[in-house]
Amino acid sequence: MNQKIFVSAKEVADRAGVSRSAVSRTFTPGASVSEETRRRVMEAAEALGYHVNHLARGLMRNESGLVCLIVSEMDTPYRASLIRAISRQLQNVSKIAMLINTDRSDKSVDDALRLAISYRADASIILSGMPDKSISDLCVKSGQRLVLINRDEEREGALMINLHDREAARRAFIAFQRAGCRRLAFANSDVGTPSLMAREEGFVSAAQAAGFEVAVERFGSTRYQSGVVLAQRLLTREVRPDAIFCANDLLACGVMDTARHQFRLEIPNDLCVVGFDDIEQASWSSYELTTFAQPVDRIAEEAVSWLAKPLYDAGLSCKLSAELNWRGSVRGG
Amino acid sequence: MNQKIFVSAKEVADRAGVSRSAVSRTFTPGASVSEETRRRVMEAAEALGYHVNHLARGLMRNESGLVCLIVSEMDTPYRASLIRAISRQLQNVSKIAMLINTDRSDKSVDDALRLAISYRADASIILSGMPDKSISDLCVKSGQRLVLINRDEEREGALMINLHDREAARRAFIAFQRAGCRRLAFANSDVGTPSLMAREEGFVSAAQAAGFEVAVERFGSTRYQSGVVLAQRLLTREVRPDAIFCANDLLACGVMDTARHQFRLEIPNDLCVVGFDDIEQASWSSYELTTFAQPVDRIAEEAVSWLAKPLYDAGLSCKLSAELNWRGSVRGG
DNA sequence: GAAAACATTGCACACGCTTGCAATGGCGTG
DNA sequence: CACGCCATTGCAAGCGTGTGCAATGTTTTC
Repeated sequence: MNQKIFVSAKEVADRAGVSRSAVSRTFTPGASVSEETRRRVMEAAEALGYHVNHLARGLMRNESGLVCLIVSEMDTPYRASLIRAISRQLQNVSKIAMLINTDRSDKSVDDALRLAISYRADASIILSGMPDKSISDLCVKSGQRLVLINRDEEREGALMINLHDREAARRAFIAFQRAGCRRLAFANSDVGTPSLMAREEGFVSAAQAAGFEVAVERFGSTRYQSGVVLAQRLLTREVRPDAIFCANDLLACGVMDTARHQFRLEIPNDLCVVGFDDIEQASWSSYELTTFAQPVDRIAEEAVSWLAKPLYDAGLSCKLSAELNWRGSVRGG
Repeated sequence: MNQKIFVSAKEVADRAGVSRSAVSRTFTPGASVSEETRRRVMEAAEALGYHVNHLARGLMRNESGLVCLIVSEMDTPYRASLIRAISRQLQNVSKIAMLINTDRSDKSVDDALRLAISYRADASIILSGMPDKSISDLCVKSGQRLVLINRDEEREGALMINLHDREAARRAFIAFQRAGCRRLAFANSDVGTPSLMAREEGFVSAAQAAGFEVAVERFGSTRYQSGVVLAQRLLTREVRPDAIFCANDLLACGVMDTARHQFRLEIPNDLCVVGFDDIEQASWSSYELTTFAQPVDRIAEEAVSWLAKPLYDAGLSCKLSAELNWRGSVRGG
């Protein structure tokens, strides 16, 4: 398309009066170059504005330095902070994040993965959706790393990072119990992601084990507006809940706002709420939401450090726990 | 590092019984291939899991398809939604976003731009900070496109997308005036980004032109916590403001929460608030924030479509206006 | 002082792709 | 049948690197 004219190693070599190899070696850590040549090369490079062509280098080294981040709804607070954490970690190890937007369809995840292959990405990190087995197998077979975050379903050779969702959900129940809540509810989206379902099941089963019923409602996406609808449904039930565990914080915000402004309930007096993710808004004084913190930095660290390690025989599974952040949305913290 | 073994065009060619060129042409739109060969090539490619190597293609075509997004604090709602909009638009034209995190330092922006050059990115889009002139000149001279969003300072050959900040600020003043507010204030961060300063100056000068003084306070970043501090400072002044225009929505959220919960003020009765950006939280019922909407989709469209156009002689300047979204935080909408 | 070890350097090939060029063969026209 | 046109195809050069190998010059060792 538009002519690009970048300066190449040859030009630098000519100007510095050395061979092209010398230039290449100057920019290759650990290669053998005399102090004198290096100086002259650097000088010429500086003057000409030379930068090693990472495309060509990637071609030779068979290592592009690119890592593909596959994610939907990336403007959501939790996703955004995870993306940030990961891309930072990647930069620390001199890799760089390629961002691919998907919609919820698994087809679009497949396409994203194909793109990752085309760019010979060193790895792909999947935050949303689930690729077809055939295509993810191709990735692994080709030597591309695969990381699945909160994706539960298994993929051979991939690193799976998950949280102890059920365990957290059980603790949510305990929190409600200590607060003296008796009419429990769970607010979920209806997208049915494994981790969301695990939270639901964990909560319900913990409650049932203690002899409590749970009013479960599922609707829409995991965004604020769905929380509004969920609150309307739950709070107009014959037995009005006095405790709602929300599948994530955005839902919780919608639930809290609706409970307060539409149903005139006081939190935590009339209603206790617990969320999941610990997005920034959870700490805002309008919410003071008690919630489980996703260890985003830890997740990012775990993912990126695995990329540097030599590949073990098979895929790894990494289970992290979510810490409960006590705030004002539950009585008696 | 780890051996990657991707299948190459040669292997596909061998299997299909054609030349390497035929394979290449099959995957090059508009190239001359017979229906029969194309079929055979596609069949072989499918069977082997072949994907064109974009690194090599980029090397030949001198067009990588990569576009570098340079941004700090990308977990912030406005930034996140802008990144999403841009990366989507890019995908529409078969380009792909590389994400680079910077801190506030201009040095880190320089490094990011160097990286963009190394990867022979087709373009760089800068959302935060400002690169050194020498390095941005190198980009332009090398034929790499440069887009500056809300960056005011000029760079030759770059596309600059800005909002009519002063104009918007003037309208904020008018809104307050119509609401009968008399003690005006402006809450700003102290990072001093041109667009933020333009909002401040526009507001102050519009007010002064009508005979009003404005209490200006600057502190910290553009995040919620700074809004908290700003509210504390402004609302403890001898003349307590009855209207605060905030440089962005996050500040506004902090201001509103603090006004309500710490100072027991009612919004909009005791205090009117206007923000900027129209992040999702602005529409949440805890805030109902009247705010200027950044036309993120429009910005993304403008930026990406410019990348497709042939390069005109010089840099372009694109000024968009921010629409005022009336909600409940100002009396008498 | 001779031999051996070592550091440095250039050559040339490889990486996987695109594309200009020429060769091939099929086809319609006169 | 001769001719020219056209679609298709393969050859080979080139994109900007990294790196093994051999050659060169320098230092160390005995």
